[in-house]
Amino acid sequence: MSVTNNEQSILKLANNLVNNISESELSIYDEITVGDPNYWIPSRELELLLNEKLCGIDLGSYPNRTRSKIVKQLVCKAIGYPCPSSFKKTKPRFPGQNFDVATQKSNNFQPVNESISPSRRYVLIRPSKDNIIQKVRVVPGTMLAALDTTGKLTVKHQATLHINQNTATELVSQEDTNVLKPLVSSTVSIPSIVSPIDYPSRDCIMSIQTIYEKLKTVVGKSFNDAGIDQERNRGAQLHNLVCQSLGYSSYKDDGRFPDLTHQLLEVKLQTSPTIDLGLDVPSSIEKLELPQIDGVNIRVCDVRYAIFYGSIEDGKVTITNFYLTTGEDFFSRFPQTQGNVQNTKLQIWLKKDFFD
DNA sequence: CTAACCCGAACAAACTTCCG
DNA sequence: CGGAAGTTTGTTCGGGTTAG
Repeated sequence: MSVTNNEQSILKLANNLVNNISESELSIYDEITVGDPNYWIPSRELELLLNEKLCGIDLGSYPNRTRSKIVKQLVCKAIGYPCPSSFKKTKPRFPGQNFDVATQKSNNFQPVNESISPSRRYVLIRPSKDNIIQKVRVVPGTMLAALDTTGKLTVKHQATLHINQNTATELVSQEDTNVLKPLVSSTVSIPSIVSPIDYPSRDCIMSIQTIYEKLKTVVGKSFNDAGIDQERNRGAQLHNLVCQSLGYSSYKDDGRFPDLTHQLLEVKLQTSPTIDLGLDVPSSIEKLELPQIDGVNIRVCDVRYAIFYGSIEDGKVTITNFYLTTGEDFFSRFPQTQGNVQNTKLQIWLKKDFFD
């Protein structure tokens, strides 16, 4: 890649701005007027500067949130600001220069709990699969807003898992809900042709006690950690293990709720206390979009939730705890997160050639 | 068949409250 | 008042499904 003369002169100007900033007492939180000749870094200059200083850096293998912090520190350094010990939750994160930073291994850009601000700038950083920074783009909010064609917000709720150190397994609900109870059995065997994502049917639904007995055996088992930023794939491994333990001959997940539709069972892997719940609130009496069973509609609160807690050590996930509850009783054991209660995010698909 | 969509996966940083 | 403990928000990854 050759640097043109034009780019050279922009870079020179940009470096002057960086010098001005580092010689000032300014922090990233101090306001700068847009276009200020001494301190404001225009987008073109910002992009060139960040490409110049960040490309080639190995970000290492960290969880998303840690990597994000590392990148923000790198950005501070690159443009002459001191690194704060923590990055305040301001909007945007870099108020002085009016920009946000996102590192995107994938093309799915997801601002949480806020919409795209047209005048704000967005610094998007593309690392390679092995975490080497390849490219930095600085774009105005208007450009990202144009890519948001649907405005669809994804919703999630959360709860907290308090671990009781003394008990490895807990059956939170002694019985299924009144609606489900008549439909379950303690003597179910799964025909090899059925898939975990088939609709549930009469005589095929295990009682919550049966599920508890079968899934207890998962505690103590371990499997390979798919990678620090591979939560989805890691969860899938547990899901697979659960299917096996319940007697399914195949593993299948279509991303719908509940995971194991055929048993009205939702499975979660936790290695930290925050439980993410997606759109559905477990205690909700909303009907699931499933065929009725004996004329009965299954509701969200009838679904059974299997929560597994695991620890990660040298590349292996080991399951240490297991909890099983109905949706109805869920919040009695796992308190719902207060505050926003509901978090939303936009999901904006960057064009394939966005970073080219 | 491909691109777009969006659903869901789960963890750690940041913030708040509690306790000495 | 400072650190610990608890709570809440933010970060971003990947897969299945659907629209074109």
